[in-house]
Amino acid sequence: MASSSSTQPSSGATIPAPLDDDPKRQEEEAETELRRGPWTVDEDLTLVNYIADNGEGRWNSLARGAGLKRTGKSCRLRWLNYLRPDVKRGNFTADEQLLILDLHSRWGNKWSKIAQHLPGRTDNEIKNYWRTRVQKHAKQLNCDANSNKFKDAMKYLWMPRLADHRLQQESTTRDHVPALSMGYMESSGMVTSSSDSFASDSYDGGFYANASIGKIADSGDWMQEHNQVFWPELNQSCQPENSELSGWVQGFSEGLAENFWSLEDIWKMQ
DNA sequence: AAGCATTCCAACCGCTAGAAC
DNA sequence: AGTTCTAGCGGTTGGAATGCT
Repeated sequence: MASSSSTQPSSGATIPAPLDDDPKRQEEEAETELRRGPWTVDEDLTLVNYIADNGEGRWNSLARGAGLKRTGKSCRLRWLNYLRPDVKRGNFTADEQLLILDLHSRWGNKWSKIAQHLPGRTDNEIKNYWRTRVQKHAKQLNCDANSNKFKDAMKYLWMPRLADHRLQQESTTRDHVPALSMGYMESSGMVTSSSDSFASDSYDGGFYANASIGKIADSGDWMQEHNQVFWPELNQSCQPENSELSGWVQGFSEGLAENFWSLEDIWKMQ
């Protein structure tokens, strides 16, 4: 496609142009002037100021209008992933980590879709988190992050422990604020409330709304409800039915104990 | 202190869908 | 209806920062 090639560095032999006013040559010359790589403070300021005055969108013309020697694509990315005032920076909170695990188990690598439920977080950031943290652990376990084996590990071990740990922390630090921050649920329209939250493709946050209603003080109930809503196939117990998996999960737990996938590692990111 | 390895993340690339012409 | 342009998505990479020996 034309758009994607616009940022390509010129490679191979240069094509001699017979005429100076050859549009193709002019385009190539313009491309060679384009800057790539890290943005400078000046460029950031220019972009921010231009958007403040003119709004965002029409990125190619915006780049030209602002006098930036960048592609529109590059400007868009810089704005969305870094310069936007509502971009949240810093480590993911426990709530966010849980939500990412939850949503990824449901939607897979639909980063932008997942990002829609984490206000202030970008798809790029979530993708990076998944690749650097989650996939790393999958690798340590000698399995693929998208495999059922790994998903089971998340289901039976990581998520329950993460949730439990968070609840314990909350109970010691605060009275009892419902788990997943109501702020983001409200801002994303997630606090709605029916129980069958994941029946459809569009995630309404029902699980979290449920979790936060009254029962949060009891992590056992919370987890049970969590599993019923999220993985109904688990029935009442949070144990794998299949013996092979059971053995593997046992090994996984031992691995946890041996510290090769330490909760502290997960939590120290906060 | 120096060199090497690993981690993390900003930025890039290729591709696609949909809008505009 | 066909072509071009634009925005957006997911995958990948380069290099700075950090940790380790």
